[in-house]
Amino acid sequence: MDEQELPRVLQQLWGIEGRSRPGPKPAFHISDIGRAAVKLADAGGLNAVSMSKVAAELGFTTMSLYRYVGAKDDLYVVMLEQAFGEPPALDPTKGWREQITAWAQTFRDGLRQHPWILQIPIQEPPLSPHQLAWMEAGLQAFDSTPLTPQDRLSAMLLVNIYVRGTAQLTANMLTEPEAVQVADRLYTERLTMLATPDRFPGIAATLEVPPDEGYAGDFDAAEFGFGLDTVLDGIQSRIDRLTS
Amino acid sequence: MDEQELPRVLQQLWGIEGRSRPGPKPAFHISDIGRAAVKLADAGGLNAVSMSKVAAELGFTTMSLYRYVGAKDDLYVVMLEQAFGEPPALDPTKGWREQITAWAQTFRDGLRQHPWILQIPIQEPPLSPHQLAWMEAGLQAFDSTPLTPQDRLSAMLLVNIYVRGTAQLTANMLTEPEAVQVADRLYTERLTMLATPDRFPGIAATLEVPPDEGYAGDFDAAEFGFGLDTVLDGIQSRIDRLTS
DNA sequence: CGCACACTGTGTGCGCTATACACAGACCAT
DNA sequence: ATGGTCTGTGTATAGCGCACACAGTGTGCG
Repeated sequence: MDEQELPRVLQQLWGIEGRSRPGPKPAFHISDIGRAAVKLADAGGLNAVSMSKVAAELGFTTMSLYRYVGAKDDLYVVMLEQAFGEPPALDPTKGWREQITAWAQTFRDGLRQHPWILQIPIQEPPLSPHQLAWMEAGLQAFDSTPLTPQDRLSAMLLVNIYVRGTAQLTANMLTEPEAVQVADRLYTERLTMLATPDRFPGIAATLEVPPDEGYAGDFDAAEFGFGLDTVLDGIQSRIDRLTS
Repeated sequence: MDEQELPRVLQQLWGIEGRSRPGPKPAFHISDIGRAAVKLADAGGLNAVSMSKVAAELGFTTMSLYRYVGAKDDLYVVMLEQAFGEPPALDPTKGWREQITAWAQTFRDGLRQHPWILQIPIQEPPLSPHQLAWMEAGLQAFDSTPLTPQDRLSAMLLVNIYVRGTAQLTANMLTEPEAVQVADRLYTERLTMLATPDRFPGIAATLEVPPDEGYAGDFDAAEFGFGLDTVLDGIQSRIDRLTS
């Protein structure tokens, strides 16, 4: 009930401003910090983001940031809020499957654009505006289904987890496709060397099938859709069990 | 082909020892470092693990560790190897579903015992012995299915991702169950406050159903199994499509 | 209207981190 | 025996998050 309980960062993100108070006006908004931090992270990964670098980007001193965020973790919250942006607008006339697929695709695109998101240690469940908006959008994809609210939550989380998980497999934070190819070939070579058929027959079988394309390492769009379909098939069968 | 290409840490983990050389004998093995680091991480989370603390735990100086691991990332590799241990022995006479469920359960137990695993930034695909053994065990669960090796890999990865993802939701690295309960109640309160039914009807619906049990926050065993079944249903339907 | 005080951004400094580098001693192949 | 190489150590550096004290700013209240 008590709104004061909300951490200050969340208050600011939700626009619950304490009205005019004595003292100098803040020189910028918390979202400016987020923008600068995201810019740095996009360019150089998450460890290119430090309080001093973000401050320098804004033209301020390091310590001034602490007037806006209580700690580094708060900065991460703001960065996530900034990076995610608004969720896609889903077409409620389409089927649930098409809607959640679009949602998942957009989510995936976001993670590819900001791979550092996956490096952020998750400390708390999401409470910021855009994060909740994404949750809401994902839940609404199931509006036309007979699933209970809890089932919808589980289904949405399942898709969420899938997207994050596959992105994590692919995100070596190597943005140049050449580097990815080299890393993949190197990995296949080493795996071939170590996973001998006698001790690791299953892995070896995976390796030997297409001798030249090999383990396609990079989890490309087709593979992503294929796995997603498997997940959605599972949700479908749960729906089927309800309607029968 | 060239075994020398393997990073030194992996060479040591695989027991590919360089034969006897001049100079003093190493005082300990790389696995001792792993053991000490895991002990620290279990006690105080991943940021309780630093080179100096691990060294102190072993009774050596900080810099001595760098004779064994090239950098901090190598330490993570050793820690993972140590923490995972041998995969469970699966009963090949059971069905694939039962086998992969047991695999997933053991994996989940491991993550609950070592929550810091989820905080380790994944830089490279797995190549260490235990990691490959876990992969192999997961693949072999599908031995009795008509799935292709690539499909088995996808299915195993899917289950792997699911376990990791759900563990991440639950792992606030709060080990005391009381703290988890408090955090959950606080989260539900805040969510109720912020996710108003007009703007977030889907989320609100999730919250209002069991007014006293609420969003059960903690992803308990039953919920885990329920979601896992959904994933397995998806795999099952892929199998069905092959056999029809 | 003016003053008090809360709030702003700044500067200094501490303890910690990873790790580069030089060095003294230990040991094995020769 | 001895040369060369590996061991663990000591010292040093650049960077990090953040605590704290401070000077100035501007608003609400008297």
